[in-house]
Amino acid sequence: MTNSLSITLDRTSPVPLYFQVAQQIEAMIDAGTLPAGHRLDNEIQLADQMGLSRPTMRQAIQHLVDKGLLVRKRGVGTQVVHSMVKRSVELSSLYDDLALASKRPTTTVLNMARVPAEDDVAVALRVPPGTEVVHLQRLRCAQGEPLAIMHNWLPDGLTDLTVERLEQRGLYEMLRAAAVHMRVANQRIGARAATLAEAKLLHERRGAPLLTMSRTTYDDNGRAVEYGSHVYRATLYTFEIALVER
Amino acid sequence: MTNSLSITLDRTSPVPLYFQVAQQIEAMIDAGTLPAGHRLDNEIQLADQMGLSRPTMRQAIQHLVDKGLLVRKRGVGTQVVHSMVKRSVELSSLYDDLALASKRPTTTVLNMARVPAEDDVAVALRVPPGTEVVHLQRLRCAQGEPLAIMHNWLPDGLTDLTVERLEQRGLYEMLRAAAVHMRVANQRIGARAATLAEAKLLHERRGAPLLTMSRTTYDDNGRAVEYGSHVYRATLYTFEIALVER
DNA sequence: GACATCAGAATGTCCTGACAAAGTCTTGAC
DNA sequence: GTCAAGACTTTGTCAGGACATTCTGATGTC
Repeated sequence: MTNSLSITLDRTSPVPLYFQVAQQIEAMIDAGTLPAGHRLDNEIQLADQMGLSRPTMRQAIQHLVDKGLLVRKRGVGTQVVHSMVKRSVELSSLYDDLALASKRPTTTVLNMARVPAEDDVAVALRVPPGTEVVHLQRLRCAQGEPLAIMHNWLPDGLTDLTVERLEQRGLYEMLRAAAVHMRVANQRIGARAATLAEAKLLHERRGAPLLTMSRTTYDDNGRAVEYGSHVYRATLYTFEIALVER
Repeated sequence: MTNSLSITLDRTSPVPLYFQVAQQIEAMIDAGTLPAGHRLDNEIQLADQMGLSRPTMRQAIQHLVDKGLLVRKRGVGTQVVHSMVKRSVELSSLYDDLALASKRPTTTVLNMARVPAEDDVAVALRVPPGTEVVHLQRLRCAQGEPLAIMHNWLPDGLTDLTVERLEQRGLYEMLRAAAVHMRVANQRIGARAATLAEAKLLHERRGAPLLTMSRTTYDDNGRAVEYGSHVYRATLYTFEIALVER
């Protein structure tokens, strides 16, 4: 039961020790080496086994608790969560998600232009109405089938967008490459019926149910760096969210 | 700029010190005493001001960073997040959410029975197919308008459900009162068209877009304690989610 | 046999101390 | 005037220790 974890630490690495530990434990959970319900040794023993202090070991465990992979109970111990919880929705883009799931995502840029901000966009980006912003409209496909229509608005001058790179990399990767540090986002998920134009693009019938998601993303200065308003084919896409009570 | 926070600590209280600090800072942010963008003193000064150690002060700040209220940058400092981010989706029920928003929620129990678990329910609750489980069907209204049809399945013997209390309190409050410690949940949000029966109950037309949410909730032993499959009127309900990059 | 009490085990909280890394700003050289 | 190097500030990481709180299980009593 109290399996001594085989974890190797590299103290010369710039990667924090607690993170090295967390990553390797996560890998073992994914691989099934640590099955659901498995009880870990107590923090002090674990720390001793790896030659770490208890706070560092705690930090590693806490990281995985926050991720929803482990559960701690005072007086009892730490257990691997008994569920195949999907990774929680993270600050990632649809492109990243699809690429990870190896769904062969492709993107077509339908529109890219500088436009004056409409009221809703201006509110979301916290700029005066009418300010010039960059507007993007893209069609995202997975495995050849159209999946989503994506509208994005960005403050002007944030980064140089090119059609080629957008189609090859996705918006979020471009922003990250431009040293934009996205920190918090506010998502709203809803549903509505497809308009005729949307239906044509998505190979659906008019009135077909679509999943809608609008999101405003802020960087670490609190500046809004992106506002997106997307629709997804409900038959092909769902959002998965893991919730952890702390 | 570097405003000395007026925070009172009660060291005799069972409430952890870091939590007392976090709560009071949060209250000041909500009240506007700490406006968006305000820079806090550095951790060491704050800790000194309150007579705390730096780790405790850090824990308080970290708590608020996780909640998306503060942002830290190494070499720079800690700032109040510059956005009116809604509180993130938490392990709460629709009833709680509505009650909080004072939307006068009402519930009608349409069905309550012990039934053998169908395959999908059995998988979600991790019981053998055919096991007796409690099934609930409820209609949730807000301000007199029908809002959602909710199907729930619970393992048998978890708690004594009564129609009256379900209609007055909501399922989650009953579970909490029965000492069920809900810890993690797995949500899936999608959309589909309303069936005829659903349309009638919800005062919508057949084929109208509905928001769907299915959720499995686990307690701190990893046992599945509830599986729910709900549909919401897309015109009346959306999910709000706040994401914080750590 | 059922229930209360107590010891043990594990995490939760809090402390002090130290060094590393990253960002900002000033200083200085060219 | 511009750019780079270095000082300074601030958070990030890590160590080791102490006591509190909570849960489990065993012990003992009625």
